[in-house]
Amino acid sequence: MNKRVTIKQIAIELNVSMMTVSRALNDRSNVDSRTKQRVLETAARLGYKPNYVAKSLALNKTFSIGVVFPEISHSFFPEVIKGIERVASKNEYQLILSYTAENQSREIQALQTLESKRVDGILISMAQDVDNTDHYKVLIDDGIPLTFFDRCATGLGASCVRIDDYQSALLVMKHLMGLGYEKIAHLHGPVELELGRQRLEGYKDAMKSGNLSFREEWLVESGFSEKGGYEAMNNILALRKPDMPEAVMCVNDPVAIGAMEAISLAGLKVPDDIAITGFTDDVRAKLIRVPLTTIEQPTYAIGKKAARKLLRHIASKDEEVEDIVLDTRLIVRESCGARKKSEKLSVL
Amino acid sequence: MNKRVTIKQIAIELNVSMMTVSRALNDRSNVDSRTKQRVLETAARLGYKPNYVAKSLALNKTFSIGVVFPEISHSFFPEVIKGIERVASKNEYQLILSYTAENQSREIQALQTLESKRVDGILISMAQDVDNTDHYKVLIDDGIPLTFFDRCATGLGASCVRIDDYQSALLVMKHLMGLGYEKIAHLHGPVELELGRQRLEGYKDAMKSGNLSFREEWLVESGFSEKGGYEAMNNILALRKPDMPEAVMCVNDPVAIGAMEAISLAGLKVPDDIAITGFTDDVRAKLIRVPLTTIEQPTYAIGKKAARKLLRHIASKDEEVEDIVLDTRLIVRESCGARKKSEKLSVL
DNA sequence: TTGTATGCGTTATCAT
DNA sequence: ATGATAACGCATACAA
Repeated sequence: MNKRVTIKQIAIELNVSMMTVSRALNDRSNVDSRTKQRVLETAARLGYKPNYVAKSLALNKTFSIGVVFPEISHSFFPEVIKGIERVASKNEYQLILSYTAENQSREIQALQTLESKRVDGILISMAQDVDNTDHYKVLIDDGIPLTFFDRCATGLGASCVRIDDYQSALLVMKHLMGLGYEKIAHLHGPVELELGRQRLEGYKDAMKSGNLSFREEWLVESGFSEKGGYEAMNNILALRKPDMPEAVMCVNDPVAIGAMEAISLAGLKVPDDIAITGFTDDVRAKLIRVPLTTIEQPTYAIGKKAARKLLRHIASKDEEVEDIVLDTRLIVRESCGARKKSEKLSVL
Repeated sequence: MNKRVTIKQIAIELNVSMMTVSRALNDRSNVDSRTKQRVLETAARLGYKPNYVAKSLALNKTFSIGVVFPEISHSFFPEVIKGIERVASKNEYQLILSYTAENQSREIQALQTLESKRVDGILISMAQDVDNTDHYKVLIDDGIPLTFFDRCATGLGASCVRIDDYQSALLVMKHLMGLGYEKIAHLHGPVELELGRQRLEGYKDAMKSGNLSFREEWLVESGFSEKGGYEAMNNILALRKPDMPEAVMCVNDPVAIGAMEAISLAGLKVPDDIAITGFTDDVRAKLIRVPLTTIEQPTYAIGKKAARKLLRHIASKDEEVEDIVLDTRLIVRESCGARKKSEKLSVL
């Protein structure tokens, strides 16, 4: 390994000052075009590679943004990250990824590290068990642009890109109620998260507005995983006949899939015995034996919008704080006894 | 935003030198335990956050590793990255992600940027259309530890973590031949990639060793996507009756899924009219209407092993270059007319 | 145990 | 158009 080529060496080689080399390399206007040429040639010949670490220190800017997310599920977050990456790379930003595994202490750790690495901004989707927001406040106080996506903390003065969880939940509930279901249960997400609360509120309000009688036993926390859905559903299935719901609205698709598994193992059928709905439109939703009625989210767009918003915050401290809400769509499949029988791709 | 706290300010505050502060902060032995205490307290009180950019410049080490990958498919790469992340974060390394979209020029760009950011090492899975390896050589010449995963370049003196594509292909072919199939086609990946070549060789050698007659028309390049598989399969389906294969070995699951779609649209049935095999065990493989016989790869383990190997290369320039080959397993489902009817999860 | 001088590679600022 | 100097924040090497 040869010792790394620096600006200094190019300067010596050409008998000019480091500043001239720096200017030429950065394509500044105040350099003689011939000297610029010579610098560029020499740099190429010597195999010069700019040192962004030094540059970052001098400029107090790293061209990195941190992305903090709780889960690498089968489809949602990778797709969001793809959107983020698209926007970031177009603007010559790099992504530093931090996975929190739904764990608050890992999230705190990740944010500290990102701050120390002096990222120019951070995109974050909250971990499931976050129970206070001090670690976000620290960043905001330190002037680090912070933008939430999907799972947002409110009241901190940070922008947020998300869907309308409340309205989407209403959408699901109206669909179920429209099909005549009255006894509807809800496997809900952690109420620590706004997202969990909103979907829960949508459920409750829909029940109320439909004048449907409601029981506490129909509300079970499931988390966001298949396992959580499976276990929560077993609680529901343990109810005795008149208490048994006819339909279950699940907080997301993995939970719905876990719930369907529990139902199946109990010897019951979806949708004949119990109808099920999801949320997210996981890749698997249309493929499982009884395709899942669910809410489709503009995943890729969430990533792109969040990244764009963050970049604007980075570019200007005066960028307006915004709560960006993207549209969702109800996808009716067969898990509620809908009539629709096939999707576009016949094999799937 | 308050101005950032530095070591210098702590030093002034306590009337000691910067070095004393630095030593205390880094938990060196040669500091009086009381002064260390005072430093730590003051640092906490002032809200000191170490500046890793400056630290990196001084130490010539960034504690970052670059991860370059071609695709964010539904399951494979996210899962590998999860494994990488696990090992990296345990060792206090951060991940800088670069997505190449199967594109060589983006790959070259990504590697240059990572080198300029002075990552301590790079993990890479080659883009599909890479036709020369000069950009890897540059990195290696510059002494940047480089470890390939899944899609490796050979003969460069870089370590590689992968599966045995040749043997796995043989496994698939033996299965097909064992079921009595003789006219077997292969939708193959790009031959620029070792992975594509190996699976192709496995196919050819199996045909040869089984004394099966072989036709050029049974070899169609499909790339790695559903769309590629769909189009390639249509080429096969255009063949006239005696030339039509009875089975098709696909280079991966997305291609197999695309191929099944083409078959279905042609009014034919899998496996009755044509048997299909995949490779990778995509999340969808067990869920589609005719579950797919495929090769299961130890995805998460690939990520972990690759990360560990890279970390060792970073720790010691003398770390042995290794070709690490992980085991695979044939998963028999129904796409070849196997007898097995169900999987563990009944609902799926 | 603590301090001083110097360097890491780059750019801003102020000269010339 | 070009150059000299200082600064970014931290750590190494050596001295006291």
